[in-house]
Amino acid sequence: MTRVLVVDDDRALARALSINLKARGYDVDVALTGAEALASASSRPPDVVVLDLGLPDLDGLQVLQGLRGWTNVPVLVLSAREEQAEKVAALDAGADDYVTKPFGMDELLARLRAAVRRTAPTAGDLPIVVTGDFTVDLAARRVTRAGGEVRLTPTEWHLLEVLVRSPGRLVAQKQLLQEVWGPAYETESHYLRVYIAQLRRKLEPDPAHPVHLLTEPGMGYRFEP
Amino acid sequence: MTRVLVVDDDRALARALSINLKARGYDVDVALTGAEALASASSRPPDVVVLDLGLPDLDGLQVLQGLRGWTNVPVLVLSAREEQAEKVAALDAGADDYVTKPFGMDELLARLRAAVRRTAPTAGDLPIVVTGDFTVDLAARRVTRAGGEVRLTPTEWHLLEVLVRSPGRLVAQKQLLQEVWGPAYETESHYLRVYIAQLRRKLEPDPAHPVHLLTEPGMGYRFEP
DNA sequence: CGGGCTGTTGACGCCTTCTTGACGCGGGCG
DNA sequence: CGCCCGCGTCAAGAAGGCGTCAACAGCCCG
Repeated sequence: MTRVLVVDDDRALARALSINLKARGYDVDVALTGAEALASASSRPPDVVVLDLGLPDLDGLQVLQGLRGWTNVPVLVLSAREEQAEKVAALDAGADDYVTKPFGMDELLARLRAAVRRTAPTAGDLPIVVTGDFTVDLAARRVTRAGGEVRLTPTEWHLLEVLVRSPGRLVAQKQLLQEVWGPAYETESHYLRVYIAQLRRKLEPDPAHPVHLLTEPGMGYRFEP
Repeated sequence: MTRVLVVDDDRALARALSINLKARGYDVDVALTGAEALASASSRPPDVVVLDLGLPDLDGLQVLQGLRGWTNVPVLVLSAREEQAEKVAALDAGADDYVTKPFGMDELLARLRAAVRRTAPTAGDLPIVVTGDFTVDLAARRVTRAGGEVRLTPTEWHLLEVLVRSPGRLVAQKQLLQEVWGPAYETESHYLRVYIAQLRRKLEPDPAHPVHLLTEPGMGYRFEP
């Protein structure tokens, strides 16, 4: 879930924002002062910050600098002031967007989505799955075994990928066939036997007695790390 | 140098933007129509796009979608319309910022700097890639091998660049074709075979047995340092 | 105007991959 | 005890991907 840190001393506004964000499935932290904001951000790092520049203790820009010292989390600045110089200062201090009050909630949410979306590619890297006998790197599409690299055909890779994405979980034959070959092949369970056998030959230490690619007779297959 | 693509049918505004940007050291391309914009973006990929929604031929959002089909370049949208729904639509279609006309030049430039700054970490952290047989200097657009310089055609360079930017990672055929030739060439895998062969001839010690530009049959290609 | 470079397209042989069929094994069930 | 179904294995044909060579058109440059 995406975590938003709302920094605003106007309790009514903070509350309104919080309610709107939570209703849309965000996880929300609220800070009423700059100091609180910095503390909250370091103890529970947010995915995006909504920062009002008019705070009672610190200047909003100081909060921004405090954040930028250690994180690149996107910061969306709120302010009642419209002067260009103000906006330029905030943006050049590291803000990702600048919205003047009063603002429309829909627009703010859209800008927030845009800010979160931009950081998505860096945050969403795929894991590397390791077993005692081989390693699957989902992002690089590479499988290594005992130091060497294992060559997989497209179908073999696709099948392995589906299994590895649900480690320890049983994946039904229907589901495997649908995801790898398409909905029309739901019943061609023979394909599975052939390709599972090939994967075992390439990955299992003893293909006749698999320990990672297990058969659940009548149901499907399970990848065990 | 940072390249900006300005898309606006208002010649006066486009000129004003262009002058201001050039004065600040940007490299500027101007497109007066949507079609022109898409063509320019694919032939000379910009680092950031300033896109006016009111174009004579295509809807601005269509241009945005056309870009988003194959690139994540930041897009700053200009519009005379202030309605929230308009802003939300543009932002959710992939725009990174939305500025309503009339706007202050200083603010626009600050927002542009912010947009460019965000993508900086991904673009500018891999200047030189070295392998046992050749060296690729991404910043200088230069490839050297055994002391001498290797001459690459624009297409060869573009292809090599995409591969080298993901060292060790498999890059799918679709992705290569989209990034080098454009979204319309998704299926022309023959191009890949021809150009990969040319790169191997110029860069690999033994083109028949490549060690750096590897084929993953049915899936794509992989650059191995 | 001519020549070279670049990108595009076609033909062809080789090889991998996919698909399909046949067969043996083993466990559950009548 | 025998039968049947699901599973694993092997093998062979078909299809399509890949690498290579070569020809052609457009373009810039001299």
